[in-house]
Amino acid sequence: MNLKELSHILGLSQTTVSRALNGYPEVSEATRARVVAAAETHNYRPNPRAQGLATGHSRCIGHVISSKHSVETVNPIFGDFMAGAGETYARHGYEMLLTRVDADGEADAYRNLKARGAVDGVVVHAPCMDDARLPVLHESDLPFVVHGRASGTNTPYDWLDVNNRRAFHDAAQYLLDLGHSRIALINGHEDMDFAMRRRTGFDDAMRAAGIDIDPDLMVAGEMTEGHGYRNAQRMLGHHAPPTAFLVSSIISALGVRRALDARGLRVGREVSIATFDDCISYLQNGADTPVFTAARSSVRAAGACLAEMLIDRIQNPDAPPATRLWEAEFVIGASTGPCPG
Amino acid sequence: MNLKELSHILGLSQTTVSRALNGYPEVSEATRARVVAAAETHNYRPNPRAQGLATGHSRCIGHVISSKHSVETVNPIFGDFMAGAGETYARHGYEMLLTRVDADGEADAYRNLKARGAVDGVVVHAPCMDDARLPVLHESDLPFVVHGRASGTNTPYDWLDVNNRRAFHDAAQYLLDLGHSRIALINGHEDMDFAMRRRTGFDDAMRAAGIDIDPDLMVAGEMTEGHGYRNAQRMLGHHAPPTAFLVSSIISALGVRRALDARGLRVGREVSIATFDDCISYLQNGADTPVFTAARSSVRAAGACLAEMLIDRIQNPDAPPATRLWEAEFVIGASTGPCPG
DNA sequence: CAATTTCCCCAAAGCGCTTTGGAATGGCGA
DNA sequence: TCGCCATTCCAAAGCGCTTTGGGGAAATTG
Repeated sequence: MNLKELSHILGLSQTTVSRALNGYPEVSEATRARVVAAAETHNYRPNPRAQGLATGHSRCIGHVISSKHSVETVNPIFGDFMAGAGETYARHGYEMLLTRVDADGEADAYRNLKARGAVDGVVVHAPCMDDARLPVLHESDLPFVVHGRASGTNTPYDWLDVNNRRAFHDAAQYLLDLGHSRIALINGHEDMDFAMRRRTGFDDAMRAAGIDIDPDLMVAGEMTEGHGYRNAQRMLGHHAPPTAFLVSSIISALGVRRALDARGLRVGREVSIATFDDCISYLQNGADTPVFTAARSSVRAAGACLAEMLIDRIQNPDAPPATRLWEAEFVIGASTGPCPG
Repeated sequence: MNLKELSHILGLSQTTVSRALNGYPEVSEATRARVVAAAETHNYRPNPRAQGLATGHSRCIGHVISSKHSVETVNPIFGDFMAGAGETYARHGYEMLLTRVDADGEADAYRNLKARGAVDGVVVHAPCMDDARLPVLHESDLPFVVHGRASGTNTPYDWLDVNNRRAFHDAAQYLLDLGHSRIALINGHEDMDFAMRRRTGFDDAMRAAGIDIDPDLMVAGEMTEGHGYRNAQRMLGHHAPPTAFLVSSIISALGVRRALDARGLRVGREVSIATFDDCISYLQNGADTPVFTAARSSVRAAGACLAEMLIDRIQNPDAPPATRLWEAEFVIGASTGPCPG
């Protein structure tokens, strides 16, 4: 069923039917009702490609997911982010278009999306320092928002970020206040902007406390469970093992806990763990009594908010740049305790 | 840059340029080379909507993700499945269109997708018994493949499934052979087809061993970490607690392990855990020495294979239905041991 | 009653591509 | 020199929608 057929059935012109359906005032309420009813009974849906061709919009948002650090590993926060964003999109009548690209294809992918007019806007994930994607997006004037920030880019843009520096500063400070001084940092890849900021927060707190940072107790990598486990194992075998871990992801924190278990060390007693918690839905960190002491911020909420920001930007391309800096909530759980000895 | 402009620059007709770009034989190799070069330098990309309008294809695959059991929780296997499928799509020049819908909107969403011609095919996730989506898809003749199977549907269709019944039968048998008889089952929602099959496999093994199944030791629900934890906690408080757990997801198994830790029970000693492992990338179950004894099957590989199947189906709508039944690999890890006492 | 205004509605021109049904061009043999 | 194929290209008709630029009829005004 298409517009032509439907308007023929109704004995109206395509113009009138189209206008009736799209809420234009030039059509009487009586005919509008008639048209809407007919569209319903004949199960008519405008063809989005034709619609897009005519209007120049696609009502689609692009997300390009790359396998930058690893083709194997998918980002655990991906699902929750998309769930949050997807809801907002749906509410505004947008859909999402996913494109998978290899390591270096991201900038190209955006160029493509733009050249083909496949999407009305894109969201940029996991920015790194001097991110190559932002210049591409800027010059292509494809509307975009960034999840995180990219240090080193001076043209303003829309972003939403968690105050990662402060979150890790405060978490480290909390551990310091408990008397820990051998604190290990298990971070994400430090070419990612957020990881770099967390590192800075950690460094600042340690330096302010007058503690030398032991490079053996710092590691950056893919935030998997195995990454947490292997590095915690290694560090615990150190001649002066850490008494506390600060971890960049609850997934890796699970690995750290497993390493402690394997060595018979009790979490929150012999060794403490604090972590960043993205509030991944299937890994709830205990709403009432948190398992892990954590700085938490919902990635799902971030997805929803960024989607909203992007839609605003699309509707209003000349508005001043919007930025949000969210503070993580610090919750104290059972995984931390005073430094023993 | 569009076809018209490009062909004007080249001094050729749109027909010729289009044909040159699409590899039709009616154009000389000399002009083809010229056209391709010009397209490259002018960064020309055909507009997919116009292309779609003209051809009737969208080169898009639809995935509709619903919040059936919970608006809050996203399926942890989602990311890896999409990564696998996405790669295959990309290789074949397809993109993916995600649509989020509420609980009961799925069938409608498919109808929409079809009526609007937004996608060339869809993949159906998490089928349940007598799934309402399959009839809708059948009558709409939108190409589709199913991840899993839907008991109660008799019209044939393309599917890929793991032999869940056997996987859980064998896992239960393994625990029985270790001497366990108080075996708890922590399952996914049992209106989902796969969960029902796992349940059947478990039941069969237990019955064959002549063991009565204690309803107190069986639970079905959202496969979160918390679900595993809470139910394990409850069961361990039972007057005759289980000595082994069979769990439907490694995520929930993590929760079970936490419950054991909390009670000072050693995993694989006092209490055993066996689980299904979807090979989620960031939760590797130890490639060399598995942490959990598990029946494992890569959801990412499933995504890739289903994508391939769907593309085949789109290209060849009248081919006989294709079905794949994968056997899970059973790996023995450190989480199981002989029944104590 | 004629002249406006208001209300509804329509024909037709695109949007950027593919594809059908020719039509030129040039090379070849006769 | 002419006619006949291949070869190579083109004009134009869609695909299904939106939107411009009217236009006719009923309602309102002087």
